[in-house]
Amino acid sequence: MPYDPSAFPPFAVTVDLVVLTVRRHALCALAVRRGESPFQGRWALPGGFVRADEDLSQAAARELAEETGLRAHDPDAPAQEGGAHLEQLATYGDPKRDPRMRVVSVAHLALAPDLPAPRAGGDASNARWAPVEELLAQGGYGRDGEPVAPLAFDHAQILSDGVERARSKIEYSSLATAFCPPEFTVGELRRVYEAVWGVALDPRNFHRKVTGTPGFLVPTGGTTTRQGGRPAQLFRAGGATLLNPPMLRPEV
Amino acid sequence: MPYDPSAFPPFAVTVDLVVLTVRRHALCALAVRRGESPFQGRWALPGGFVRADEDLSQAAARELAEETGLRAHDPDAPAQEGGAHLEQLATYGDPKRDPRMRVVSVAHLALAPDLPAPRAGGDASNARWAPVEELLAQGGYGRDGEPVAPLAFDHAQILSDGVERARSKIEYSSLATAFCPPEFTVGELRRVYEAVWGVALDPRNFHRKVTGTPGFLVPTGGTTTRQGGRPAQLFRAGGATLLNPPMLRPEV
DNA sequence: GTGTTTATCGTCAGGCAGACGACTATGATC
DNA sequence: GATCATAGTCGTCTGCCTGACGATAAACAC
Repeated sequence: MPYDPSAFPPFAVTVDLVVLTVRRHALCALAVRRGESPFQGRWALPGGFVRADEDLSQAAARELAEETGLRAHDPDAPAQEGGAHLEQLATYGDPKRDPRMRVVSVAHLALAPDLPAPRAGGDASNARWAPVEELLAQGGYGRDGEPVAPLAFDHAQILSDGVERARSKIEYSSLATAFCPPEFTVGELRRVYEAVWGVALDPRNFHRKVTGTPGFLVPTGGTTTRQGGRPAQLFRAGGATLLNPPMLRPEV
Repeated sequence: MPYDPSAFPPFAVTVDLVVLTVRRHALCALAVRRGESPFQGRWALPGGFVRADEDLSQAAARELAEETGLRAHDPDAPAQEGGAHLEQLATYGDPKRDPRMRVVSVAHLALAPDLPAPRAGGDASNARWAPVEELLAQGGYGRDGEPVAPLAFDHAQILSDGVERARSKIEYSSLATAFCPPEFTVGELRRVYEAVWGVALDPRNFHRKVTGTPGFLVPTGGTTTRQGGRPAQLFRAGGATLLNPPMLRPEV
């Protein structure tokens, strides 16, 4: 049977990005304000159409660079300097998810260190880092008491899935280092875990665990007091990507 | 800016299925023979176009039913009788993955108990359960000594990703029961783990682990000797979906 | 009955995590 | 400069879980 273009319906394919970072002890996601209908004026995840000659991961990396200036790493490589971890998250294709047409969105998850203010096409008022708790508080109220409109399209679901992926993945991988600057202390890494999981961890047990896991952390020799208190050793991410045994998330 | 249909390139969207089962102590996948170009005569994963009014999970469930007669379960529900576990795996969209046109494939992973011979459009010679090891032996030789052509398209990659997902997911979830009939013994469940992981497990420690995990197994009261030896208790899958602590995969 | 197979219960030692005490080295404050 | 607050780092102890493996139980084949 020869190829028949009428045998399949045409779809638009987009990539949407869940870009997570840790700011001020809170897990935050990048949100952009929609300038056009539908959902005009509402907050949404950054994203865009996949181009005709582009792979999905290329499209995601391009969108990430356009929105944040970050370069993406290979998903299987350990976190390194000056870039973000980027991996495919899941694909969303409900026929009604976009009222204009049939759109299938391949969502990606990016993890980045704390960044300067975002730029969305150069217009800062149309992009921001917002605590995920706030973005997911459907119909609730933000930190400033203003009512918060839910995210556009099915982006609340996508963000929720991305956050859950990040929460579970830092358990058994060294991915939490993707939230840290190139050199970081054990305490800074612990605050990442605490922010992502929303729990408090025992500093002593955490220190024993991460320094005792071979290949997780490599001391650089330097120290810093940027967190106050006694000077802390600086580390880089080691070559290990999988933590065995995993970091245990406290119950409840 | 109004909606402009020319602003995005059209894609074909398909679902491809990695359907896994355990037969004769080996992890097997469903393969179908391609009847048309490209890759005519080669083995491939079952799949097809997503219809215009269909969600991705619906399309995957429809393809699964067409190929195997199985009904799909909700991915978050524990395994139950008469159906298969079905979940989204990943999406593959390399511009060159299909030489005819731009196709984005949303791969799904299905886990099923051992089934009767498959039916591919009623033609049994065009569908079979094959050990994944054999399907992934690129350019190697199958069990019968015949040379084996690699799977069509990027289906070897998709199958490989699906197998890895299954291998890791039975560690921390009760998903291994999806490979079992509605009632099964601890030994049968252990043989599932052994087939999927390709290792031997200690029957005594395995028994202690699975019977000691609350909500994993529920005794039905019956016994069976279908495996020979001393009669074994029969169990159903319990309500628990996550195993904590996980089942540990032996090193190396 | 004897041997084989599979299921099931027990024991023991080692490893790891949670709880928490103790000490150290900075900056901030009086 | 003494004191305090803040973080970081090292230890100890206890309990749980796992891996290794001995022992017993209940079926079937001969």
